[in-house]
Amino acid sequence: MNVHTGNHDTKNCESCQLREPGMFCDLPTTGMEAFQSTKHTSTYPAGTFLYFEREANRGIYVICSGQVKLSVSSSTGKTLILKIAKPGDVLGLSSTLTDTPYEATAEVLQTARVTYLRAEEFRALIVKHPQAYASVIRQLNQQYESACEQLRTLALCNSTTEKLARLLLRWSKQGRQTPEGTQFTVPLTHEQIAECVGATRETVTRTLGDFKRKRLIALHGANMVIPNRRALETVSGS
Amino acid sequence: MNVHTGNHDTKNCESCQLREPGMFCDLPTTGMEAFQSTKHTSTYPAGTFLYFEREANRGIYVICSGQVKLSVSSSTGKTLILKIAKPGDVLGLSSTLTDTPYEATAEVLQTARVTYLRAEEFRALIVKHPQAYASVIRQLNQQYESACEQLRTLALCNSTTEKLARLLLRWSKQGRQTPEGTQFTVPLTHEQIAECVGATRETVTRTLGDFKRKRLIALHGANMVIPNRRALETVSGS
DNA sequence: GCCTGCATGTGACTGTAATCACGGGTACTT
DNA sequence: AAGTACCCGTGATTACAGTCACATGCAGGC
Repeated sequence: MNVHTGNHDTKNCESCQLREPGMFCDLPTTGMEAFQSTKHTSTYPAGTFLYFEREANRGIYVICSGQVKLSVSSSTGKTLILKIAKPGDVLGLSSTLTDTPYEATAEVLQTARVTYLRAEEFRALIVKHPQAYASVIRQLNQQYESACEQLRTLALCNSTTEKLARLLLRWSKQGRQTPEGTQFTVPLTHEQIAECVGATRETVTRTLGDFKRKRLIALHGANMVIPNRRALETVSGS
Repeated sequence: MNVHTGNHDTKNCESCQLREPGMFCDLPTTGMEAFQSTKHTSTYPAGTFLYFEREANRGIYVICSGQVKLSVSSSTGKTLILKIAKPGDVLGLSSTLTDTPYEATAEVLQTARVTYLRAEEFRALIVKHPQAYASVIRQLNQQYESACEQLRTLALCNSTTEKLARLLLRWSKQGRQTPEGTQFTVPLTHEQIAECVGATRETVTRTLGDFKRKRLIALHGANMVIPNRRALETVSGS
């Protein structure tokens, strides 16, 4: 539970500026210069937190590299993972726009370079450079659609089997095609996968075991291969 | 399953223009005139549909009066109600911005006056009048936060009892205070309430019965009274 | 009146997944 | 090497809610 403030770094963060569909790429030169002069880029090691749920908003965080886990928790300790944020994702956007507390907790999973922009500076920037609105809307839209997809998985699937199959299919979309099938890496423990689909660690272990036995997936460490997407789609119920 | 196209009506729809926090209220006079000249306002009776999930996007719908149910369904017939849209809400915004199929199905619950704006006209309008961006962002934000709240209810609550208590508390926020407690109307059947919290009709009936027996709620027709919010918050687990 | 349709109430049974408990594996520390 | 801390795998038990079935109540239409 250590909050790491990160090492501030005024050097340019190339991947932040150029990543697509990233934030601020719609800015004209003058806007980009303003952005460059106000942002702070830092490196956060795994296990550190960018912010916590319900904490007062400070500003937005743009991920340059690494992975950040976004989750919400109940008072009883139950946790739901909303998203594994990747480079190009903007965190805290919604709460910064409305100046409300952070919706979720952001924990670094893999050492991450993150650009931070203070709330007032961010708001001033987009007011001054309305071209940035397009990026803001794009990001908000992505977040909304992602939330809808998770709602569908959680509420419309009848069994944990279906939910898990759906989740794997969703993840596999960012994977690469190989002769053996779609391949991608799952940087999460069974416990964390369970927190993505609203199940327990044990049922995830059992269900993944089932999938392996039925040759729906193959696992080599954190590397997962789906030999036949169609087969997995069938058990996912669509 | 009858799709009602509505009776087009070029008269002004006062509640559309003035409702807060509504769409287009940030428009300057010239923008408002453009909006007035391109929109179409119609009346849709209960049971008709504005659009269906996965249907190609046509444009946005702004609710002037009445109530519209937004839901998603699975191939197995299971349904999740995302929202009961009220006057001032904008439907189809996200998919119109990205020009993707409608995310949900919009069914009229109570006879509704609805303003429709074609996708191209809407996009042209906001490009020409960037002041409208503020409204768009406000609406998207509301939708995102609403989805997050529903995710929390579905995934973090342990029992249907907790989910239902949470739902009633959420609804009661738009209710009015009376000497007997917080009062509001529930225009949904048990079946539909079940579709809000991912449960079945029978468990909703039983759980509501429990709540009545424990004097956590009182029902007179569609009128619900929560005499003691604190008590209901306790069973909701927060 | 009666009939039909729909919402609600309730009982009995069943099944999926949560819970509890424990053993084995790997990695990193001292 | 011993010790600690996680992960992962798996069995036994339990319970919550889904499913099926049927009774009741209530509104509208004829």
